[in-house]
Amino acid sequence: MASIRDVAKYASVSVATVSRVLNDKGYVGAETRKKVEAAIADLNYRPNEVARSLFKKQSKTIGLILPDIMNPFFPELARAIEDTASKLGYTVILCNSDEDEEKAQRYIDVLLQKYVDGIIISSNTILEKTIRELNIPVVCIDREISKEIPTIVVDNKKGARMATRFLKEKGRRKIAHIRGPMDIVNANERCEGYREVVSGEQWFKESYIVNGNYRMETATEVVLELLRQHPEIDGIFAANDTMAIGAIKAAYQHGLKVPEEISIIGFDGIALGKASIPELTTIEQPLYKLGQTAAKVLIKLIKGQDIEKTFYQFNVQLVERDST
Amino acid sequence: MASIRDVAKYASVSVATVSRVLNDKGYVGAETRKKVEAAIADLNYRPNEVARSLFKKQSKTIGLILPDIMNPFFPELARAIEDTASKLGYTVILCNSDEDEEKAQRYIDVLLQKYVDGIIISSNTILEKTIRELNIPVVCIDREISKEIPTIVVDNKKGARMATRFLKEKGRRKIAHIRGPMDIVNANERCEGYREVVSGEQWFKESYIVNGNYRMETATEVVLELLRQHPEIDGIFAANDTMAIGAIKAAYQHGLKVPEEISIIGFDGIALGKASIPELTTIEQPLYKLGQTAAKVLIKLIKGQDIEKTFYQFNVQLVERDST
DNA sequence: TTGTAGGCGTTATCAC
DNA sequence: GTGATAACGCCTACAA
Repeated sequence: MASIRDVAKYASVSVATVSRVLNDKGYVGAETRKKVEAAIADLNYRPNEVARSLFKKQSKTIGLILPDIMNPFFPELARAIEDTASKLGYTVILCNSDEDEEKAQRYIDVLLQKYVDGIIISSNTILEKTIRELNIPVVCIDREISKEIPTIVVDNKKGARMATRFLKEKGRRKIAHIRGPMDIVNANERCEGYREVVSGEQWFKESYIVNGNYRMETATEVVLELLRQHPEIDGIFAANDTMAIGAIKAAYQHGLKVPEEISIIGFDGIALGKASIPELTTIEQPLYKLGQTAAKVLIKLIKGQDIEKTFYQFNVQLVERDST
Repeated sequence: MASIRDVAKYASVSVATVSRVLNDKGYVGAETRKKVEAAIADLNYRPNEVARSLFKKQSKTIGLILPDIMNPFFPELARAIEDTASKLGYTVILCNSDEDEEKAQRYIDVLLQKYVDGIIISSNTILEKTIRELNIPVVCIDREISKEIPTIVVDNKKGARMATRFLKEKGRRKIAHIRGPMDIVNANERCEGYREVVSGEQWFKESYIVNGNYRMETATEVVLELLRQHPEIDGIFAANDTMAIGAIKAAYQHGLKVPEEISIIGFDGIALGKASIPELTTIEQPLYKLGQTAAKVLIKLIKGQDIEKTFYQFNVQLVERDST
């Protein structure tokens, strides 16, 4: 690959001049500029980003730390982030933390060594302090760590309320909830939203809330047991779509028809919900928008621009399909 | 962040010495080594990868160009690649090409500028010539471009034969095929495999092969039409799982019970197949293994090591679930 | 308007 | 064994 020196020689100017036309900085005579541009074209020269990074101490690269790209919730986020970053001239490094703080920390170290300009992370294990000490912009997506750190999330509680109320409106009278992991903020918020709607009802029992881990298989088991214990249940609000599908399976296995005998609603709006039969009614998050915003906010921060706020909370939307 | 110079000063040695202990190269006295190591620890020094890259002309980074990470086929591949790369000390940059050659080319340019050490790509549009001119190792995954370029794929034709035969063994007598895009090698191979099994049958008609584009919605439409035209059909082999699920939907809409009245089998073995009801019978690819191999082979190539072969073809496996 | 030169943090080649 | 020092390719004072 040709270097700036080659271009300079070819155009019979100094490297400084080439650099100037490259970056559109400082004075360059019209004639000279033309010569240089011709040289660049002739030599098919592309500036070496690594050398640039070394000098500028930034790399036009951002790190994206997700629990696991195989979890169907994350690809759309990742896609939106990559799209947006790419449009703005940034490249994204993908990291899978498996919810493991140590692993996340290792990735962060590597990213720092590579001079990434910023990081987008979805994690509940990482600490605010750790992030602060990074000295580069960080934005959190989907999981909130602290109000101090720019965060992109959705109104989980409201969504949960919408889901639960919707089940009630559909005439369901004994509504259960499969909640997500205790250590994930959004799972708690969704559970809280459910509670707000049902706690006043006299039919409500604590045992209508069962623990899931956001995964399908576990949800199936847990719901099967729930239905055995409480055959009166006629509605389920699952804290995410994956578990909702697990719940549908359980309902079938229990011999219940969905939606005739039991209604099931999920949360997230992932593509999977359209693949199930019946298709899943859900509280849809604007996933692409979330990812896009995360990338935009992060890059603003990188460029030292002001951001309007530090907490971006998007609205969710009820999408009625065939499971309710 | 502390630099090698800071460490040198702190340990009262030269940067050369620090570099030596860092890289375990050249002679370093036991005493000196200890001093340096202490300094490194005290200053919490981590070598700057960018500077290293500049000097070495490699970045310990690989590029991963996929059509679209939102396509449920790719996350598992991406995950395997990232896992493996990470274990071997490499970082991966994610790129979504949308099957667009220009876009892929732009990504390649950027990756080159960033000195990536190699690229893993899944594409049918890119040309062998283009890849050759890159002068860095490239391996193809899932889509074969040329026998000259290291390629990781699966025995598509065999898998297709297995699928079709399986349907026959299940007593199905009128078996249709939804094929994938014409310009994708694996789609043609799968279609070919189907053909090999059915072409001898007297019931076989050309119109039993319909065109899909590997997407669910299109598959549903296409299968609906197919069933209208040919109500005798009692088995469908879809060229991928996503279309198979679309086919299941179509069958339901047409009033057919799966698997009682019609059997449906897919190809790929993606997680989606376990989310559908009934769960999908499929020809499973060892996706993780494929990704892992791609990463391993690429890194071997990067290190200048020999690879055993240039064409890695893995076996597929029939996974019987509830749709057949 | 253009060129010279120093430095970004490392590594590797020499001397010593 | 250890230490200067010249690259790697680029950018930006500062001179000219």
